[in-house]
Amino acid sequence: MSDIRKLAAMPAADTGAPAALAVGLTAAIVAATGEEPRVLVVRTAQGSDALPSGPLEAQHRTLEAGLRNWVERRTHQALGYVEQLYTFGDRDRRETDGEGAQRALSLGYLALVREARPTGAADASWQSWYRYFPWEDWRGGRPAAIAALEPPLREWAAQGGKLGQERLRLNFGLGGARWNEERVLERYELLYEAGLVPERLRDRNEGAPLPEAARGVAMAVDHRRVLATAIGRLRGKIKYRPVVFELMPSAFTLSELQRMVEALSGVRLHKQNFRRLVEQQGLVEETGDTRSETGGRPARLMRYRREVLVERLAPGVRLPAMRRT
Amino acid sequence: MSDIRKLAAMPAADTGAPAALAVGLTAAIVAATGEEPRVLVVRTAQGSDALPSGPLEAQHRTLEAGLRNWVERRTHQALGYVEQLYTFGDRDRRETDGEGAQRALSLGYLALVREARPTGAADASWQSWYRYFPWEDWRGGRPAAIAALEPPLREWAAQGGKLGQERLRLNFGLGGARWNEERVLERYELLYEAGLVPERLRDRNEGAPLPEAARGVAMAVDHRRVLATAIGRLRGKIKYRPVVFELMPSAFTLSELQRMVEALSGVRLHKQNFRRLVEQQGLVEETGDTRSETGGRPARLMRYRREVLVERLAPGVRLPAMRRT
DNA sequence: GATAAAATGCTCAAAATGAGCATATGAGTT
DNA sequence: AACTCATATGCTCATTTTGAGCATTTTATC
Repeated sequence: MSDIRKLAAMPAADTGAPAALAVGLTAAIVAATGEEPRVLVVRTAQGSDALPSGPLEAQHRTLEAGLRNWVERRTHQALGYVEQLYTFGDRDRRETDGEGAQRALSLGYLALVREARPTGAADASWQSWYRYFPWEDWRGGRPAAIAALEPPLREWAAQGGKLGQERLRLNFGLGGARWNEERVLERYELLYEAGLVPERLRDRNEGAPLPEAARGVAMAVDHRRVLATAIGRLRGKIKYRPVVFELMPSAFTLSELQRMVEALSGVRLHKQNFRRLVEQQGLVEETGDTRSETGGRPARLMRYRREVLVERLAPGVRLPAMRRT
Repeated sequence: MSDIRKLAAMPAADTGAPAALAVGLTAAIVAATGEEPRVLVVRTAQGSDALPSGPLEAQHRTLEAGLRNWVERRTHQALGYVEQLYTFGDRDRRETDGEGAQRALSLGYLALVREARPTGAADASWQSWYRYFPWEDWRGGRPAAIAALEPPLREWAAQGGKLGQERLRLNFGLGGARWNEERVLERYELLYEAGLVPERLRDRNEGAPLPEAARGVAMAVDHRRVLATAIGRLRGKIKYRPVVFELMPSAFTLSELQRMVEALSGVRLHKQNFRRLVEQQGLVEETGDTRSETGGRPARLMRYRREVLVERLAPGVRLPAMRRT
């Protein structure tokens, strides 16, 4: 019987009875206040930070509807934008290394809310996402975390030969390579492989050698991986879909918009070019008002032109080059 | 208790016992021979076309490893590239509209194989993906399927007001809007909403009004949706990751490479500009040989420069503008 | 009224892009 | 051997898009 024939013959070919698994949702709920992108974080019983997560409920027509309902029912936050990130199902996502560990699937979601309301609870809070990824914030120049991580990373890479070194160089912008703000997940995975994040050490019962300021705050299970995926996805998405506006108030100045984009992408942008792009793309229009509490010449207030969403299938805020100086 | 507190308090906050669901894999296994991108298709017991799919097995360390193993065990095809597409879990994916339908999750995967071996089986075969999406092939100019679909689409859009009409215009490149080859899924979803694909009619027990040449061949359950996702993802990916080479033989001419890209993206490209991009990006190098069976001046044979993968984190084949004429 | 701090306006060179003309080199034909 | 086809390959050119930075305007503050 041909190989392909076997394929055709397996139960696979029809839609009958797949395996039953434990399936959960994990949501990276993002807001931004002031200069910081924030993510909603809860405390686990074990005292570690975690993303809100829970079982998948069966009563909704679509997964996204289920996610929306699930979050909104509990937070009364209106989710502006929801996107499925990835389905994580690796065996090693268990907290303990127990052998008979049942495989659990986790559907990761990214959700954007316009304002980060005070939580009023000790066990749920909005945290800057750079708390978990200190090496991702280049707005103030090269982060100290990178400097701290560089030596152990290089040591690790040396064992990986030329390939490992190139991988390090390119992902972390070392040795002249330029920083690519979207490779958040790749960097986290590399750090994990290099044994430099607490999750890995935890998973192998080793001690943590690096200060938290360098390695970032750990999260339960694989939640930091989910968050890394969310950040990377969002950083990519703002360039070709107008999702930033889901995080902005209804009226804003161009500088505020720029600071939001900078906060999300973690890099500084060339101001005049940023404005040129945003304006010439017709993403925004003047409200007619100005805001004078800016410490300088008053800024025009803008609003998002909702029409563009359908008008041009939603182009995003293209980023001008990162400011070099 | 604050809303957020509730969120924190729910079982969700830890990783305990999520709901058990039926979970399956569905794979779009793509190869390309000659001028056609092909997908491996099996026949269901009911006689309809389907993608290979089966239950998720628990013994692998990662989902991707499981998928690779699963496919390779059955087809003995080496999967060059594997990518998780999306997790489909909508209620309406059931074939019959039965009420108590249990929710089934389906993890969609895209896999690329270098050659489409003859199947030798009547119930498994490599089919051009344009069989299922005749409106996606613009290589020979505007497809006849678009012309056939346009009147009923316009009729449908008229009921949706200005928004619906814009959506139609932009997704299908009507009225001067330019064709965007990546929006495969959006177009399929729109056709589904408009009731123009058999799946929708089947789901609502209605008859099919359009000829197959226009509406495309239907697939079981939501497999055409999975395939649409795969095509769209691949069409986007080849622009920024060198995945095309996973489908090419080890040595090829630039024209062959171009024809492959055109087959996948479904549009014709400007030849000289295509070469300029590929060459100046250093994606390929000459093998030194030439091939003279081209019917004209012999072409240099090229090979993919494997180094670029790590060297530059794998840029893709940027597409020059679609050929206008 | 000077000064500082932004916001806004404008210029310019370099790079990337979209099109198309011109030439080269084989196979098959006359 | 000259000629014709059919591609492959080389090169040019106008236009757009970027990346950078200088200059001017408009408030609040000293």
